[in-house]
Amino acid sequence: MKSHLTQTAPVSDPSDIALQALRGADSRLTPARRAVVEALAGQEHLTAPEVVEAVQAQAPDVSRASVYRTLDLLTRLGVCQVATMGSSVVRYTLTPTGKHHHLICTRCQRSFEFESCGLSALIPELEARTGFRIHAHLLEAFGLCPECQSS
Amino acid sequence: MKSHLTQTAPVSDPSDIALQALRGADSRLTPARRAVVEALAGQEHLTAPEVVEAVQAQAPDVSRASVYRTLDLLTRLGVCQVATMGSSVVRYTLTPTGKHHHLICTRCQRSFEFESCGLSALIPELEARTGFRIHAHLLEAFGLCPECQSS
DNA sequence: ATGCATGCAAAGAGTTTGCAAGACA
DNA sequence: TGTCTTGCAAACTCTTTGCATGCAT
Repeated sequence: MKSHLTQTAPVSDPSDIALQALRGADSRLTPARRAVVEALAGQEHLTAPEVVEAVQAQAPDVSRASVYRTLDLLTRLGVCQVATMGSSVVRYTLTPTGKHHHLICTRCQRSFEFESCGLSALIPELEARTGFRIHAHLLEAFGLCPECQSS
Repeated sequence: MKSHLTQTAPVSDPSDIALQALRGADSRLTPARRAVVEALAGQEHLTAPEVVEAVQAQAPDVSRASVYRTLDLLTRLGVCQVATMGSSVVRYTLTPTGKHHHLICTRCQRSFEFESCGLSALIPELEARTGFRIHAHLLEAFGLCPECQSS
């Protein structure tokens, strides 16, 4: 899933961006933080406990507390986004572009991602109307998938 | 904030719709459930513990477990939506229209709601492209509010 | 060298569950 | 009446915290 790119990861690699963000002022790039980023890069939509598990599978010495602290940090830095996909469970995903789009079937619970749907075109208008400067968004659409519509 | 409408609640009242949904097949309208709906109608974006508190302030005999069970039910029925507004905390809101739009300042953390931004026009295109039949959506936009842009 | 970050382990929250009793339709 | 729901309370799981130590810059 991670692709067959060269070893020199492209600048657009989600984890690269996340790692860069962690090098900022008042923030240090540590092994624990690197492990969390790697876990998130390996799989999207992980819950916090799932990240803990994934991290400790690779680096058993990283504590749960550090995972939680890092997830918070990444989210504050804007390189990681939180989404629930309609359930009450929070899931984390690296979002280098700041965009995140889900389509969730409310019957079979399967979820899909899709690329921007023209929403970008609406952002400027929203900025003009509200005075906000928008740099990220999450769109979750709920409905019935083709298969569930049949039955 | 709740507006100056007549006392005869309009059919579009969020809590009316929620109560109707609870009358469906395999579902009963009980005092506990009614209390949860009233709590949600009284205030948007409540966390589960906040709903518990609000419910028990009015109906001390309703158990925490029933609140959790009802929040789950309302969410499954589609009359209540979950949103995190960028944090890792899940919040519940009655959403009779199935639409939910947030604008969150990533600096001061204040959040605002806004009416549909033309997104509805994009839904048909998304349905055509994916085969889904979409009946609800959540859009959360993150950025800097006018005041935080200044400083 | 100097803060920032970590691990530990315990405390604190939040959520779920099984079951007998009760209530809605 | 037959189910669906409830309250209780315990069990669980998830998160947070304080503090001494270690480490990135």
